[in-house]
Amino acid sequence: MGAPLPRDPIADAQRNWERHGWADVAAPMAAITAIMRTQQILLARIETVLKPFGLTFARYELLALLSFARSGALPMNKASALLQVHPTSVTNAVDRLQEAGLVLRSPHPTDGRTTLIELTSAGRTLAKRATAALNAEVFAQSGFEASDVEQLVRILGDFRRNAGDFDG
Amino acid sequence: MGAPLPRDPIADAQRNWERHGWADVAAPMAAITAIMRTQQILLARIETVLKPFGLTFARYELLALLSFARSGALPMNKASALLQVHPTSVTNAVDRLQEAGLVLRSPHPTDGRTTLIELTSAGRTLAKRATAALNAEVFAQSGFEASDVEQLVRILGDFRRNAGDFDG
DNA sequence: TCCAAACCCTTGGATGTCCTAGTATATTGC
DNA sequence: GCAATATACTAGGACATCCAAGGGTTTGGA
Repeated sequence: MGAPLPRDPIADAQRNWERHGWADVAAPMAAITAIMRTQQILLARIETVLKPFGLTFARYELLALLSFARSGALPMNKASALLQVHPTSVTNAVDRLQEAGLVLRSPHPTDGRTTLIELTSAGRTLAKRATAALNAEVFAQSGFEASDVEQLVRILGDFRRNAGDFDG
Repeated sequence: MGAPLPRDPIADAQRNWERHGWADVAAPMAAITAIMRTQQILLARIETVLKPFGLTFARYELLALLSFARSGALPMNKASALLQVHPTSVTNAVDRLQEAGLVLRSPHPTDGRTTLIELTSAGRTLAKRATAALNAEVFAQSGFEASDVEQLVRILGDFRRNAGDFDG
């Protein structure tokens, strides 16, 4: 997007917070703002890698989730819960993946309310290729030190558990 | 949204990566996925607090940025650079803030290409109140240990510098 | 048995982000 | 001094996310 700034805007914000008498929350503010910005940077990298495959991150996540399901199929509500996104977001993603021939909807054998999402052969192949690309071009060059990766996994894991994402 | 899951889906994904022979990138994958999810949780909290003020996070950020500018005004391209979002996103936010009477556009005194965004009195007041609410309801109860906040600020600061966000 | 409550998915609407392209104004270089 | 290039903002389009509401299916208690 643009050239590097001469100063870190988040560090500046932190100083502004301290200067206005909010020193007690300046650091958490900076940490949270940094998470927002980091997510934006990482998402942009991921989308760049996935674009040649005709995938977005949301669609890739669903495809990857299905590829790890033993049967290659999952109920939509299960996918929504595991991906932790709103059910309508799954509907949206499935619509587009289905148009692309990567997944298909099928009725649940015993529960008439439920729709199963099934990976097609093309979908399984594309998931493999896209995962390989992400591994090589994003995860293998994450830009985090190995020790920092450990820290992040622990800190954010604690946070997510605390936020009610999962029990444990 | 929903009830807590019985297991951490990101830890499961990490195990899946290891099981498929991608152990070398399993940890960074988990860290990056955790950042995505954490951002989602934090954004939802922030939007909940801002909703009563008629603000979204994007609009709040612009309002806050202006409130810290000495003159209470900034060129749009400057705001775009500091908030690190696309210029069209700033146009969008300014449109809505202007409709709400919180900011106004004015021509740059010497550069005819540039538009200045100015805080109105109402905008300055609302920025103060919204910031107080965020400080009390989000940043003061971030859910991160103080020592983890320090770690996050450092780790993500290193990452952002490395990603070209700023010099230093 | 049967109807109300709970659950599942989809549609429609509001927001935000980015990209591409187009218009207007400045700057640069010949 | 003037044309070519660069910069600033905006319009239109593609996507994703969420919420609110609606229609169909199951479940469970009276």
